[in-house]
Amino acid sequence: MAKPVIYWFRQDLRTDDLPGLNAAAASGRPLIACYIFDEASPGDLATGEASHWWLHHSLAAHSTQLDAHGGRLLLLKGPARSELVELVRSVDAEAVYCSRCYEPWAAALEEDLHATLREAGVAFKRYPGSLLFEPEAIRTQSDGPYKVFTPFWKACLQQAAPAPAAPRREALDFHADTPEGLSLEALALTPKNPDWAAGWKKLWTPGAEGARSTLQHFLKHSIDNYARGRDHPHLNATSHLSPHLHFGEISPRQVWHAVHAHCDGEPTLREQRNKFLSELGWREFCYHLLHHFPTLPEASFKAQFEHFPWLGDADALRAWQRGRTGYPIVDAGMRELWQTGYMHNRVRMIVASFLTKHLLIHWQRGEAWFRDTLVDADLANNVCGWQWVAGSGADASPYFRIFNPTLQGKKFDAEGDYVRRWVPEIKALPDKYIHEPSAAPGDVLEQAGVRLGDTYPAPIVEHKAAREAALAAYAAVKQG
DNA sequence: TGAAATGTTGGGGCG
DNA sequence: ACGCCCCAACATTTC
Repeated sequence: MAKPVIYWFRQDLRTDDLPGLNAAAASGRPLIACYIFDEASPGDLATGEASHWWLHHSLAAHSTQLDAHGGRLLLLKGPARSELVELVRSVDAEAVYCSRCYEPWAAALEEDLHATLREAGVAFKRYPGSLLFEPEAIRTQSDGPYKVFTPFWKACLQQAAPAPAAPRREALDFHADTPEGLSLEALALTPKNPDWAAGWKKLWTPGAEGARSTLQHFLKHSIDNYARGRDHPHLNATSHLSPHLHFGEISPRQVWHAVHAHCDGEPTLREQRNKFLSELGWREFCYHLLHHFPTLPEASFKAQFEHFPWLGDADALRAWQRGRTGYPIVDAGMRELWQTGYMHNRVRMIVASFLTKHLLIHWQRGEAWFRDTLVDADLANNVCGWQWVAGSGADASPYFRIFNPTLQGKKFDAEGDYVRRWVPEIKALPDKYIHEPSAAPGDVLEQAGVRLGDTYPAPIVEHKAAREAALAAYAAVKQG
């Protein structure tokens, strides 16, 4: 009987447009499809429970999809290196195929497996599929990595357009003698006692089919006003593709081509299309940066920020995490995150600016919280985004750009719809004060049933003083 | 993919 | 009529 080959699913839980899977199928060998739930290898950079909830349902959907192809998904749990080596031995595999990952720990794991398996005479084959452009393909004229987004994305767009998504393979030949492995339940990815994610299945549909319908919904309803709408959180005009992209349920290449197919030939959609594709570009930029600068999760990209005088106020961090800062737009965002595993992008910038600049808390505390609570928790995007906001990153927001949370609320949530949804205890306040309860006259507060410091927190910091303290801290660092 | 401070201009009230 | 002041409104600079 022919030796099997293993396809090791990682952050690529789909069967369409998957070069590695196509290559494995083309080998002519019977296929064993496996997924290894590995909390050990990422070390301190592991994703949290919200992301695990998504993974559970994505794996369920993926299993179903593989069933439809006549196969099944072997589930394992443990350090990927030892689990994979043991699997190769036990089934006498000829080769292991996978899609490349870009987290520093994952890249190191690939190197290790390549060497370890070669010694055993087993090929370890790694394919692209999760990015539009491989990091090695985008270099500056002096052959270095780009550190500024605009020239980076320009260089990407000058490359040959990403190849059309590979057609779905109709037939996958699965190995008859696949080990039993673990049940999905045995991975214990979903919360119990309490099941805080009980309502999430109404919000999200993990899996390739959900990814496809999310994309179609976005193209049908939101892309025509994306450039402006994306900044107004109550409009929900963003794509909501981030978790689907993170888990590889849809490839950026599939998204790229679907967006072009929808928009090209309609001149009025050109600006919207380019704006959205540039957001895919930011994802590329973050992945490439993390590849070229693997210390990005631990260290500031700009060295002088290593000496920044961060504060460690545990009470302030707690108030931020739980949405009790007294700034409605910040609290609304943090509660949306806690309750749904997601936060609108505009609001992510506002809450991140607030943590790092108003509270002077290290961006890593915020990054860790997002990584634990977001269903789309993605190391590259998360670390890159936090360093960008903090001012310590590549092509970062300048240090003096400090969002005024009240003004941001008034500008992007003018009617207060977003705030009222997530901070219901102040919803009776008139629009004029919905982003600034502390400025409301006593009788207005009373009539709205708001008692500051009781039913809703008074601001934990005063904006003007916090802004000046942040500028002073940054000035001290700047002088080095 | 900011906000605040500072500078400039021009209309209108007023003595 | 004229100069003066005030202060929006807008532009520029600074953080």
